[in-house]
Amino acid sequence: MGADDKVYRLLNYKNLLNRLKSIGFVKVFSDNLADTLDISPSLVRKDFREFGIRGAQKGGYTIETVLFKINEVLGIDKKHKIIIVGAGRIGQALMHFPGFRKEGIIVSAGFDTDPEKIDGEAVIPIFHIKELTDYIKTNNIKLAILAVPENAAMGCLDMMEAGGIKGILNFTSMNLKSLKVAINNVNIGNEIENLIFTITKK
Amino acid sequence: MGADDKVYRLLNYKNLLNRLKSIGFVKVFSDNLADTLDISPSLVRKDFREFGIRGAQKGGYTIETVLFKINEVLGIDKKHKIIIVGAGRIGQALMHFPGFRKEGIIVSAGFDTDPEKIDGEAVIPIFHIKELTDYIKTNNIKLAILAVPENAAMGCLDMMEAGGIKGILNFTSMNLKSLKVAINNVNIGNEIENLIFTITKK
DNA sequence: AAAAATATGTTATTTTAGTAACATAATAAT
DNA sequence: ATTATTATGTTACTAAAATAACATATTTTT
Repeated sequence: MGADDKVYRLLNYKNLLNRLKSIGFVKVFSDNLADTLDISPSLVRKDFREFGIRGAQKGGYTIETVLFKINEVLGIDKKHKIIIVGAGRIGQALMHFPGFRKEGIIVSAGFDTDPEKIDGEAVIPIFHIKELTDYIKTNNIKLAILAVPENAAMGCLDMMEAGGIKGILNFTSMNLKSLKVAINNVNIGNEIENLIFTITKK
Repeated sequence: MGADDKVYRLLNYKNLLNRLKSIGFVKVFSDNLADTLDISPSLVRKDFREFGIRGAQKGGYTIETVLFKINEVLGIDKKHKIIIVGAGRIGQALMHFPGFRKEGIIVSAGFDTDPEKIDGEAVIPIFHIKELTDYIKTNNIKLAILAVPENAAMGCLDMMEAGGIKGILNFTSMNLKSLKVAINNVNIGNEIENLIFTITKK
C-alpha cells in the first residue's frame, strides 16, 4: 500500500476541498485539511509541494488552484468508459451508481450469462459474457468492474485480459492477481470482519 | 492504516487458508502464503508468532490450527447482527450479499424513508428511518451498513450514535468521522479514480 | 515604518513496517 | 547412527513514511 496511500490521500484532499468550495470557502490552510483528515499539517504541505502546489507564505492555499492541480495529477479531467461484468444485485446497483457521473465515468455496458438479463437495447445494454473479450477490443475499453459469483471470477479475468483491459475493480471475494492488469480488490466481507475486530478488541 | 493493515493481512491469510483447505491441503509453509500474498515469508512468520500461532520446525503450519487461532483473534466465531440503513440499489444488494451468511453475519433489518419500500413483514423487514434509533437500542445492534444518499449521511450517523451503535461500514461518498463509533469508509468513486490513476500514470 | 504574528517551505528526526539473515530444531537421507 | 537438509522462530537491519522543528516570507498591527 505504499504509493497507493498517497493517491488515496490526494482523493481525500480533493473531496474535502470540493465540499469546502461548495460552501463558499476560497482559501484553506494545511491545518484545516490535517485536522479533518487526521494527518499532520506538515504532511499536507509535503504532499502539495511534491505535486507542485504552492501556497502563499501566510495566506494558505487557494482551493481552486489546488483542485486544478490535483485533477491534473490524477488525470480525472477526461471521460472514462467502464464496463460492469456481472449484472446481479451488486452489478446492477453499480450501473446506476450516482457518484460516477460527476467523475466523468460512463458505464458503457454490462455483461451476464443469464438470458433474462440480456438486453442489447437498454440504455446501458447488457450482453452475454461470451461477447466480453470482443466488446473490450472493439470499443477499446480500459476499465471494468467485476461483480460475478466467486467461482466465475477467474474465468472473467481471463476473458478481460484477452481483450486487453487495463484495470479492474474487483467486488468478488476472490482475491485476484494479474501481471497484465491493475486490480483493486474491494472485499466487503473483509471490511465487515475488520469492523467486528475493531469494535470487539479495541 | 497502521494496525488495520495487520488485520487485513490476517483476513487474507484466513481466506487463502480456507481455499487451500477446501482443495485438500493440510499443512502450509510460510513461503506458500508469502508468494500468494506478495509479502515476505518472514512477515508471515512474524504475524503468526504475534498471534501465538506456532508451527513445526520443519513441517510448516497446520492449516486447521492456524484458522482456529485466526478466528479466535478476529472474534468471528460468533454470530453478529447487522442493519442496513438505506434500501436503495446498493443497500438492497447488500441485504442479500452472499458472503455474509458464511461469516455468521445476519442482516436483521433495513431502513429507508420511502414508504414504497417499507415492509415490516418481509424476511428482512424494512422500517422507516425514524425508527432507527429505537430499533438499535431495543435490539442491541452493534453494526450497521450505511448506504444512503450523501446528503442524508450525517443525519443517519447522528441517529445511529444516539442508538449506541458501535461500528459502521460507510458506502456513502461522504467521509464520515466519529469519536463514538468506529467507521470504515468504502468509497467506490475513490477506488475507480485510484484505478484510473494507476493505469494512466504507471 | 517597525515590530509582531502567522502560515508556508524545507530539513531533521522519529516511528513504524517490512525484509534479510541466521541460529535452532526437526526431519530425511546416507 | 551420522550427516545433510530444510523450515521455523527470532534478532538485526533497512527502507520509507509521517511528524516535528525551524527558518523564511508575508501580512497585519501599532
